[in-house]
Amino acid sequence: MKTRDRILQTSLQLFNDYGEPRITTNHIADEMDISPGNLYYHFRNKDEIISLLFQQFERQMNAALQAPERRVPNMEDMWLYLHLVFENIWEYRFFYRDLDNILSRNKKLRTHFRRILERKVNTAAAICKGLVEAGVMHATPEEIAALAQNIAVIATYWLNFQSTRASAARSNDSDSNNLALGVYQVLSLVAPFLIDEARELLRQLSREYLT
Amino acid sequence: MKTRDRILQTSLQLFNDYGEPRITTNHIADEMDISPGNLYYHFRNKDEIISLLFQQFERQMNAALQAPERRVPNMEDMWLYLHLVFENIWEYRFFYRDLDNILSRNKKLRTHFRRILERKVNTAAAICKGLVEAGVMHATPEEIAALAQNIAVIATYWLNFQSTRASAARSNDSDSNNLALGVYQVLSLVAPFLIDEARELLRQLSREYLT
DNA sequence: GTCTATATAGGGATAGAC
DNA sequence: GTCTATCCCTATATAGAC
Repeated sequence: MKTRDRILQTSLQLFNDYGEPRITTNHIADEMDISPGNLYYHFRNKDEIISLLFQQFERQMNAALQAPERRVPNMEDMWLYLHLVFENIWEYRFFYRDLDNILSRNKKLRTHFRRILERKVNTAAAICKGLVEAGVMHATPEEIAALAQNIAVIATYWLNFQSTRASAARSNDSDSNNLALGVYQVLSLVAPFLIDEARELLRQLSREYLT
Repeated sequence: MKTRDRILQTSLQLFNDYGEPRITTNHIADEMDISPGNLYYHFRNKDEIISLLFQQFERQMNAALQAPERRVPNMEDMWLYLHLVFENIWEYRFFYRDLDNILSRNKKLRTHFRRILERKVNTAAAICKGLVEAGVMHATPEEIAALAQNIAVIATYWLNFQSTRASAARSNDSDSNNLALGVYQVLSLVAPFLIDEARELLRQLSREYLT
């Protein structure tokens, strides 16, 4: 594996584990057993590392958000789809942990991240509209507008909320369950607008996927 | 006004405007036209300033969260009550902007903030339960559990979400409206579980308070 | 590509005079 | 209570040898 890629990989792991602000370029070099000078041969500065990681994240997130835009999804589609979104956030969670801080240092990142948020809201609204038209959901346009925003907020901050709320140290065990919990929380936003059969389906899914 | 209080006041303002990580003790002293040494006469370190500000915040927030625990509130009670919570968060928003970062440096703060989150969830659940018993709301215990958590997430992160999402610089104008918007978003979580009259009341309130 | 050595800058914090 | 001067430390980043 090329040094450049190892730097990215190591940075991502350290950022996720300890938070981006606390991890210096020296820490990254130390962890890899290379010299700080070597790191700066591969990257102009720390910001370039972060930007590269963001590009990876953005690519994956766009792919994830694209999937359901074609057809009206059923409940299980939505569950799996949301899980993909949460997995993505989890993989690059350092970003969400210090969102304001990181975005305030890089205008391009700010713009791109904003675009992702917009897309989240719009995708959520589009899906809801599709469900209404398919007769699976009952909601006014105003209700859908508010709902779509709430979906985006929960999908964006759920993992933050959980890690702040959790008292124990971040155990690997609770992680995967937290993702499923996030999916459940988002779908429980939608549930009250659904017809009975769809609601029953959701109940089954949560029994199946939630440990 | 005593220097000590001016330090707290100035710190709060600078933290809110630029983010706590970017504001050094020197910045604070500069802004006040006092020397860094003087600042350190009044506070052992930056962390002590933050802790004091947190105490102020915690006191106000506890007062705000206490109010509705006595009796079942009507819709307008809830609107005003939520607005108080949002005002509080807004006043100490620097805290929410770099939550993980700040809490990771101070164990006591972490504990206390966690307590506030717990209380938010519990208060929300208690209110919902009261509404169900009063016959204004229809929801199962499982629905209430999920709903209470979603309420807490939106109430905690809505302002973050809005400021990240907004493209323009933080204008003073949009602020107060954002608070009302947050209240609306939270109440729109509850709305689908309410009986028709209560829902209609909410619609009226949002027309009244939302510009 | 990688290393060692080092420059530069800034933040946190203290000592001691006034 | 307040100031000036200063120390220590750490982080980013570069220069130049190998």
